[in-house]
Amino acid sequence: MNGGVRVNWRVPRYHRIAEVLRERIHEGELRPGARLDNQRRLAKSFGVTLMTLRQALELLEREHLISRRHGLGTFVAAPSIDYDILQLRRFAGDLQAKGEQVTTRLVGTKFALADHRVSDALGLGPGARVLVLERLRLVDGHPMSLQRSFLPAPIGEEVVRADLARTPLHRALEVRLGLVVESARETVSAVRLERSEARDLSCRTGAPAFES
Amino acid sequence: MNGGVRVNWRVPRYHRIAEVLRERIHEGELRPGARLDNQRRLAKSFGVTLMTLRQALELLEREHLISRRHGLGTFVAAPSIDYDILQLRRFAGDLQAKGEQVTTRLVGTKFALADHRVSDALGLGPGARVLVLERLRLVDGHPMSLQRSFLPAPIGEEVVRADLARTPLHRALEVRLGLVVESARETVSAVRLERSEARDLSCRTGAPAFES
DNA sequence: GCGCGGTGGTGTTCTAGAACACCAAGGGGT
DNA sequence: ACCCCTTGGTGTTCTAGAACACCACCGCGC
Repeated sequence: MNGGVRVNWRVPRYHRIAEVLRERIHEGELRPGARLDNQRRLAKSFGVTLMTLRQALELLEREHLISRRHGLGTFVAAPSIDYDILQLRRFAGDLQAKGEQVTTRLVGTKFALADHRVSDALGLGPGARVLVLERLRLVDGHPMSLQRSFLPAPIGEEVVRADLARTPLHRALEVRLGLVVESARETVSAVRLERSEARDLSCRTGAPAFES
Repeated sequence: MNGGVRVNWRVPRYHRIAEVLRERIHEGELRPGARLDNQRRLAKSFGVTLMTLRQALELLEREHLISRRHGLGTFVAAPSIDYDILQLRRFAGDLQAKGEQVTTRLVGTKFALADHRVSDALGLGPGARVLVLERLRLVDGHPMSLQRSFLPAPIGEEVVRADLARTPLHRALEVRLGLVVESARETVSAVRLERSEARDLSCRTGAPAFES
């Protein structure tokens, strides 16, 4: 019975819950770094199931508003400045939801020397080699923005290799069984996985990456 | 009863299901535009619940591999070239799931004149004005890539305006300040600011000490 | 003092349904 | 001929738990 009260007011319940939490965060009632209440308790306080509450939290996490940590709790995310810019993604997501086709096209990759601004930002020495990725963002087939990403050369090579291994119509089976995985582990883990054991990456390894 | 079969093979069930479907798509068994089987039937064929299957589909949808349409079905997404590049997102997601902090920091925004490569890609006339966004991608506090986005000026203005309008009140000042400072080109201020904030909160905000 | 293992609290995965919402298409009524 | 509106198929939201995995911390034994 789904809760005697038919609350079905056009918007899914978990959306509304997310909205309330968003509100609390924006209002300052929940400050950055603060830990939210227990998931179970929250669920009860909203009068929903754990699953439903979790869906709400998922929304918020996708917006980078909160961060859930297994065994620790759910925290209000850092107030980082880029926060507003991340909204851009949400914007894109909204478009997509509206039926607009948001696509990305890779228009070029090359290795080049980093200019000082790039090498500064990445903490590299002057004149370091970087991989430059250029991607074109299209909305409904209409170019919207051009994105240029700079990755340190060692990492860039790793990325390229991983991509090339996957691009041919070859069997992804090998990939899955770990050939690529192994090679990725040694080079990359040095950079990034100092703390967490690399052995746990058995399913998919991470080439170091970014999202966008 | 959690399924008489030992479920716990290190990787969540829905991850493995997603992997299988990914495989099928990559292999060409499921071609772009094709409709997947019924969710309920798929669930049954994998021997899981609808909810579990849906979690798998959710992963795939977030990777833009499939597209679900209410009342219609689930379809394999377009075959675009950037496909392999989008894989990067998947890696990023996994990293994040593994506890690595993937963060983004806005290090600069300014209006500038497009060079010919940019204006070509965006289909603008020569010397058009564009908004340049610079974002730094960090994995576990470690700079991983620098991303530079170019948006046509009219769109850029809209984005900036929307962001300012949406920014929480008590942050608005700092952000705006950051943007202004940006146009005078200084990335360090932004960095310092977040660092001090992090210390203020005495919590790990994903912005560890950082030279720049 | 130092480490190791238990313990309690927290997020995560999963089950087995039930009810709802959305869409295309076909059948009747006008 | 045209339009409504019912029907069947599909994705979506939600329930009420149970079992699991992860982490910090505390106390016991050495």
